[in-house]
Amino acid sequence: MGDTDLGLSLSFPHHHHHHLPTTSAHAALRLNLMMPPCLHPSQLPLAPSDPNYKAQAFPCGIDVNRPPSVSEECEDDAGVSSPNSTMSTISGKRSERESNAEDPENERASSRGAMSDEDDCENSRKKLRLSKDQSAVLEGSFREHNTLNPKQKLALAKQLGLRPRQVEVWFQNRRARTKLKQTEVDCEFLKRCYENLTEENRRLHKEVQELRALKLSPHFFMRMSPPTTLTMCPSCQRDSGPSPRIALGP
DNA sequence: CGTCGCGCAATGGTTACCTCA
DNA sequence: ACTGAGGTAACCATTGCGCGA
Repeated sequence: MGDTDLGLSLSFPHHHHHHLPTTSAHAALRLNLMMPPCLHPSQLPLAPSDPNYKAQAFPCGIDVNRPPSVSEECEDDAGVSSPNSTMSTISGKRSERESNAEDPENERASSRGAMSDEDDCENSRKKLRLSKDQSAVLEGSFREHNTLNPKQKLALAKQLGLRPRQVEVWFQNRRARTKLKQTEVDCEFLKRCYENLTEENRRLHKEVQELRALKLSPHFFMRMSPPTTLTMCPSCQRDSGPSPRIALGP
């Protein structure tokens, strides 16, 4: 069950780190593990652990210029407790609708007021836009820990006037966004790696050609100075030891 | 004033783990 | 000790609403 992600996380193996305390440190660790030794930090994209990361990742934030509300108040979240669960045994899983009636901020004189609540409940899900404040609080909480235990969920829900399920969904979606962003970062990183390697490959080929040409010259071996370029790894600047053999001759 | 595209809240399905009979 | 059922909590892909362009 180890959530080690030792490989490049691009692959995003579908290991579910269940019941693991996932933290932002976890994300940072993940990024660190990915980094090959020879890349300069300045080349690296912004890490999720970077304070600026989120701002960068979600520049627009959640745009709510008006207080959201939800007019539907069908069945209450009888369960506060189990968002996801149980429904597998009950028909239609969680068909419960999240009503925000208890949230004063969410009592918008609904623009969609034309429809009756009954209609709402029956066949359409209503969507609310979280207010800026709500988003900010959730964001702050997410920054501290990107998963919630039931207690925290309840507390946050109460604080924000949302349903626990809504808080949970927000965190789920937020994690998905983070992951997507991380994938983009990983892609960018790999792209750069590829470019660097391509460039290095090109350079080495050129060098091989030059050496071949030199070899053909009569006094090559006598005049040859130490082939520093062959003993140093160009990218990481360390001795490459017995370098991979480059066949100079036929 | 439509409509189109995008962001994101919400849904449904799946899986892993835990508890208990 | 083993096993199967039920519950819980995480993940994912997808849906569809809200809203700005």
